Amino acid sequence: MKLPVYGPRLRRVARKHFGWPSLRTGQFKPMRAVLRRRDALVVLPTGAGKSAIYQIPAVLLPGPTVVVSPLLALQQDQIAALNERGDPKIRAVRVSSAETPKEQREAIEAIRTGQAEFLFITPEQLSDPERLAEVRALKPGLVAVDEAHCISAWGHDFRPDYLALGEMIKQIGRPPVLALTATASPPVREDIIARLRLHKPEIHVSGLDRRNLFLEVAYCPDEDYRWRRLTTLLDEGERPGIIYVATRRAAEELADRLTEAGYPAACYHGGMAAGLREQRHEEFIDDKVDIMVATSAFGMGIDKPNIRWVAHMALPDSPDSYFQEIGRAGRDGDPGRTVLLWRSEDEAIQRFFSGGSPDADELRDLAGALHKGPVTKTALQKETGLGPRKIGQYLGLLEQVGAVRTGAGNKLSVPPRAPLPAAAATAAIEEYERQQVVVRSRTDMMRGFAQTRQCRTETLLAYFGEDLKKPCGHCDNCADGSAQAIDEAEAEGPFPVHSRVEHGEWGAGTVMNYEEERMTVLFDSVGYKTLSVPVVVEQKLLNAAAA
DNA sequence: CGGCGCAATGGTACCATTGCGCCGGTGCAGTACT
Repeated sequence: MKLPVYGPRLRRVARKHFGWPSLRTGQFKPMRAVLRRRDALVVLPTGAGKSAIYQIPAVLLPGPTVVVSPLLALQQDQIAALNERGDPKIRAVRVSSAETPKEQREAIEAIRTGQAEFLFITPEQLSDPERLAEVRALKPGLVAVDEAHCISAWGHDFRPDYLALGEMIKQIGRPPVLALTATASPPVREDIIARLRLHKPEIHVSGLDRRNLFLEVAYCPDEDYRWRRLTTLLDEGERPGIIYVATRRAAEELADRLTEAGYPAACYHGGMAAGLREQRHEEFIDDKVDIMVATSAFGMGIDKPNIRWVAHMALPDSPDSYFQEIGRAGRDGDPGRTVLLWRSEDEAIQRFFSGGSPDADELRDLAGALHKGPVTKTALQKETGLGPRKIGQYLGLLEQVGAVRTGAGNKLSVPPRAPLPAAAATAAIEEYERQQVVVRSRTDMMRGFAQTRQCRTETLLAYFGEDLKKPCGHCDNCADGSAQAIDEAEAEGPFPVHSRVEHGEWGAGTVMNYEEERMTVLFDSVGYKTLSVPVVVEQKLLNAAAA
């Protein structure tokens, strides 16, 4: 049988319905996977045309396309872009808390009657069985999960409905699923595939080496030094740029201090009023604010081509977050600078954010309270006296061990065959500890990146499972020669990069990188570990395993 | 886990040190109000 030729059809749709003259590298292969009705996971930097990967095939496939996207503001922009052309074949609608019930009915109706193609929705909406049934009745032909790393980053505690997405997709008839993200290391990819229950997905990764970005890291022994390094950057650098900080208060204080020192800056964080956030966002996009001091809230949905630098005044929680944040610089292809100004004290806040150890008694009481019948999260909070953050963490864990599920109207209940409260609490704590080991390993890798004398890009890409083979030439360590020296001194390691190895305690893993006397191995169950090569060799800590 | 602000302590009359408690990101949706 002759394989169908998709290229011309895809290009025709791109031209006719979207007005795009051509397709970019990295777009075509995943589009073809979608047309063949294969599941796919696509890792492609923002600005490289990720949305087109589901939008163009959607026009060719029968049935509407459900787009699961995490932020309402982001959905708004994407919907506006689709509807701008006034083409009914690519019209988009959405159902969310921002629409009235009447508007929600109209949106569903527009999809049902073929007057719209794209239904934008959040996982929280789909967690309501009535909503789920409505979507199932639409017989979607494709599900696109945008910003799919949220499953891994937020699902475990912050937005637990993300974890149930795989089940929800099954419930709406299991059309092919396309997961899209700008950054995902192997553990995050695994998590996405497992949680979404992707079936033999095609994995397409491209554009990780951003050659126009100059990567720079400076260790700062104290705050004064950090401030001086920042102002030096501001004096040298063009505008606009983003400064990432760890806390809301730091965002406000640093913006004030910079403004007073003659560097007019604005701040942005999740605690600000929605209207103000929107305003600041627009001012930045329109070049009216050219220094933005922000927490990680400022990120997804910022598709601004001319950001000239991204500075970090704190160590991010993982290379995944870091890569996503620096990736916002230089999207236009012109040079961009990324400067990580870190202190070892920065790690404390990440440890705090990663969540305290759950309390067995509290977990058991919560699991018990659920047995009294379907309740809302707010009601549970009142009954147990637990804070909103703790309850989110606990419910996430209990959901993962099958002790709670979300039903109609977002009410929580106990599924059939659920473990008893005491057993659920024990299982939840085990689950927490398992996850925590991996979370810590990612923070360790972030510090490893900050401390390396090897090429920065090589180190970062090794974390993502890419082997750059030689130093990048666009980072501080390459510029001062230390990367080159290490590269040349590098003896072949005892196990090839990307080969599978076995450790007595940590089980199976993949060799990611060698640096001087150390090697990094990504273990399937405990995450990243850095080992001393001489010790590994002498004590025979690792054995080669079948791939 | 560590920084910060405030209060208590200390030796000696106002200022420095110590100790303690508190705080810290990401957003959906529903509910209660205007």
